[in-house]
Amino acid sequence: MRVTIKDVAQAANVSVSTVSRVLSNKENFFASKTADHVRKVAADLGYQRNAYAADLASHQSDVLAVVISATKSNFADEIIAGIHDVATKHGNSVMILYAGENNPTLQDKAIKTVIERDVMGVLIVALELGDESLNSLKTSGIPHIFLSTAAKENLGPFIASDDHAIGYEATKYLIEHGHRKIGLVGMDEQSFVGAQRMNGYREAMAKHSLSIDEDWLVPGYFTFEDGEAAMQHFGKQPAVTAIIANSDLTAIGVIDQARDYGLEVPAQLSVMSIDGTKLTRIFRPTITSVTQDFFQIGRAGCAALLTGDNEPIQSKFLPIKVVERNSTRQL
Amino acid sequence: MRVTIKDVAQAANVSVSTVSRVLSNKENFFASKTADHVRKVAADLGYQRNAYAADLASHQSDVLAVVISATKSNFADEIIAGIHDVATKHGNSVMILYAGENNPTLQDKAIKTVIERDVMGVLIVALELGDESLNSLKTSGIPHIFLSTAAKENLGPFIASDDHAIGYEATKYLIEHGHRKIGLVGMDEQSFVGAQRMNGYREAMAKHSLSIDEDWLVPGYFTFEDGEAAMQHFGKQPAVTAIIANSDLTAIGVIDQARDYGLEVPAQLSVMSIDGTKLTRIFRPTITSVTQDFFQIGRAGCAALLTGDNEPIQSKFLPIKVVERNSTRQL
DNA sequence: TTGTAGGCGTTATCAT
DNA sequence: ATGATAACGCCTACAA
Repeated sequence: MRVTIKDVAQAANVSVSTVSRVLSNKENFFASKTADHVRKVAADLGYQRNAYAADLASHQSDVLAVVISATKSNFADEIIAGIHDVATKHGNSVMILYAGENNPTLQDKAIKTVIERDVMGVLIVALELGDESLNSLKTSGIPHIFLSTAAKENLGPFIASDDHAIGYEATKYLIEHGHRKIGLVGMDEQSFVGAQRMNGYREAMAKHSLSIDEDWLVPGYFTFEDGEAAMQHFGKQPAVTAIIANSDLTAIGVIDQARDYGLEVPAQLSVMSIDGTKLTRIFRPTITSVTQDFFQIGRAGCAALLTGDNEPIQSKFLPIKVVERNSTRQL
Repeated sequence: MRVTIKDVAQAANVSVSTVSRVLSNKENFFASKTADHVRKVAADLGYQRNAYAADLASHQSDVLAVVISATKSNFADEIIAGIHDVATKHGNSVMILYAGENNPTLQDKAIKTVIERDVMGVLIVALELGDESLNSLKTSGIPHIFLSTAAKENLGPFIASDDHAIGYEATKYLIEHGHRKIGLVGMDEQSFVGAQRMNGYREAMAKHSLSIDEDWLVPGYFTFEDGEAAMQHFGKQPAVTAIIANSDLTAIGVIDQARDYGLEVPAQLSVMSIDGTKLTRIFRPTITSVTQDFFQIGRAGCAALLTGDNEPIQSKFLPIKVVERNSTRQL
């Protein structure tokens, strides 16, 4: 049996309340002398507090939960780093739960776990929650925020990049560099993110009076393989002069496949990615990207949850920027 | 206030015990008719169980904790995937805690959290725990296992690859392909992993009667930057014909820097990596590697913790293999 | 400044 | 098959 607050109290010849107060540092509610004594006894006995019991009694936990898709898009790390950055400063614990991807069962399980443990807040990262999960989360009353998934009105507060702007800026950049036939790879009209990016693309093209051949749009997801497959779709003599890929990994898939076709990037084909994670810098050619500030998204999301005030959390977009590297060229 | 088991009992006109039994599926201890009724009432009321209270009362949690270094080596994902694979099959929840890297404060905090929550088991991934953390973990009596960090005898049970063998096999592969002057990049004699790999290297060299110039050994860590820096150390006319890098990322750093020097890989320099994650397949040239089976390490580690028997966990090495790709060549 | 006692939501033990 | 009731370990009025 583990040593409890009671054991400590006994050994220190004080009451449990005193021990409790000392150990949870309720300043000004005990004499520093007794405090020292109690702390020593506790240490000697190897006392470890039971967080469950404490949370149960006090109705407040100090853990933030991050629910994240298992997707192999690599930006999650940066978001998590941002979350930790502010969480540790506030003395909060962070626990991460994987929810698979587009796997309602796993999502439900993760959300359920989170609710059952009555965490103080939930950060949902890069995940479009199913209705059921979303509902239980809402009715639970636990503060939560979506990160990197701006979404339909009623979803809840989010911090993300503006996916419409992402699609628009990428397209605009390429147009300004002389491209007229621009492919879009990996976007998925079904997902909110994908649809928004496509809209941005369409808007930029229209604004410059460029028409779109629907054959330039190759749907998919965020993976390397989606990039490869899309490039295979375009073939050895692509109808486009530039391609926007839905993630860094997807861009790499495109480039690798292009190279296998004997096409040089960017000499014969410009490729641009969305995300701008470290991959874009270590891969050769380095990859021009629409860069999102994932670290700040993590920080901001965590901060939003941690500001004590009970005001509803404000959704917001964080700035994006186009970073020019070596995978695109002026036509 | 959340709806509790008590509310359900009242609404359903039964006792709390009955509700508890039904809701936790203690088969054969209730009539299926009442069960249906209770379940319906619970659902109607939007009841959510409080895991803390349950764990507190029953003295058993169903959560496994993964304590992981924040290191940007990318194999962690695969280990975590493996862990989840078996955890979900057993119906266990998994929570992940980051512990920074070589950051005793964060480590302590993570371990403390884990102990306070009295999880059913702890998986420590790619982390060499400080003495203090290690001790509290040990005295807590919580089952734990080290993954991907085989270590000094008394550390505790582990599942990992044999780092000595890794160093040995990589070196042997290169020697058999005609290399005599082989560089070692990113190993750190202070860390157990690094030391083991270096020993393997030394043994393979000795076995083939090859002498080592200590200048070929460039210490470091697992990062991309370590690879770049090491290659800068070797310069434009490297004294070695092949380099073994401590991680895939480090290998990429080496290759990128070599390319910046105008050196072609593998024509003028062979580069081999340790890990064999997906990076080795998407990068060009694809990278020859000593491949570890991280997914299986995760699976095996989780399984070891979950087998109910109280026998001490057996440490073991999982097989590694050399996978030939395009970053090395026969001399 | 310290102690007493009740309660947090659940499970477990013992009756019935 | 079901119901009381006592834990579980801690926190927090309230009293002293």
